[in-house]
Amino acid sequence: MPDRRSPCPIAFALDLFGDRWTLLVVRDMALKGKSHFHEFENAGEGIATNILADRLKLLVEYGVVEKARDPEKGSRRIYRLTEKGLDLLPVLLEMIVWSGKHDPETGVSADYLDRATRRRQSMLRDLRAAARTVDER
Amino acid sequence: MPDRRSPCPIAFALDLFGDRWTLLVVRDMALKGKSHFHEFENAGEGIATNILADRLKLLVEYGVVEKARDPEKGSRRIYRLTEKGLDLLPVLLEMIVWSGKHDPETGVSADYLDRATRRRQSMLRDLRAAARTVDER
DNA sequence: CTAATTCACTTGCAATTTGCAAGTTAATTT
DNA sequence: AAATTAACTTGCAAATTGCAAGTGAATTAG
Repeated sequence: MPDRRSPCPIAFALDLFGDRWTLLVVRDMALKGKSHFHEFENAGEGIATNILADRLKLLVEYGVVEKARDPEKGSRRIYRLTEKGLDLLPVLLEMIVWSGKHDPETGVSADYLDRATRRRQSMLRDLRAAARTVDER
Repeated sequence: MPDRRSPCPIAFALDLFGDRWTLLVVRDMALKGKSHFHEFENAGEGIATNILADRLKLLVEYGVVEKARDPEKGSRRIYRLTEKGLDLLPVLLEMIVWSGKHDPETGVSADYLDRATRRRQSMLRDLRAAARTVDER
């Protein structure tokens, strides 16, 4: 881990995910049921493989993600969020709410936004449960 | 504004504040009552002045911050959050909660964390009200 | 059992961004 | 008029990013 800049919790968070890519990988795991390298690679934003490999390594070092051999296919690795990683769901959700409100072209339905603000706790519970069950979404 | 990478709301948010400094400046305005260049400069993390100037300019371009001449001292400028900027408070709060829970050395009291999770709405209301009143904190 | 393929990376290098230190400029105070 | 304050700007070295191509371990195909 790089050295921390200050005792500030926001600075601590940014030391991990204060860049353009890290949270997109977390998003793919937390919200899109993705778990393999090539899935993150083809997520849509076009991350370079060297950057992706680097971010996955950092996420593992920080204890946000764990890496394992895929039991169904040994040439594959599986990446999944730890509890610490799942705890980032509220951060992701608030980012979605913010963009949903302020970005005219963002892909968030009014329904989703409504639920995220008015029934936040239940939504977070559901998202967490869904994220634990890695499947197609 | 740089071109957006995808219609994803998280990617949109990261296009603005996906770096190590932007949210620290927002933090200073939203949570610490700061409004002048030199205050951000001396915030503790040691941001370089060229980076600070650049981020302030971007924040203004994005409509998150507005810049004005300081009526009390014309050589100063005042930076303050717009409504769009104040709407980042929930994101900041969730980052604080995450670090407070997972960073053993973070400077967040158990009391603060407790309030942030159990009485979130009221805390956000208070933070917003406080952030509108720019004063010493 | 050998050859092709899949998948997860690594490497080399150019381009962009960051960070440091030293200006510069405009407004105020002395 | 000269010194000071405050907000930047500039030049350059160092670090990070991004692109394209390559490597190596495991799996499947023939």
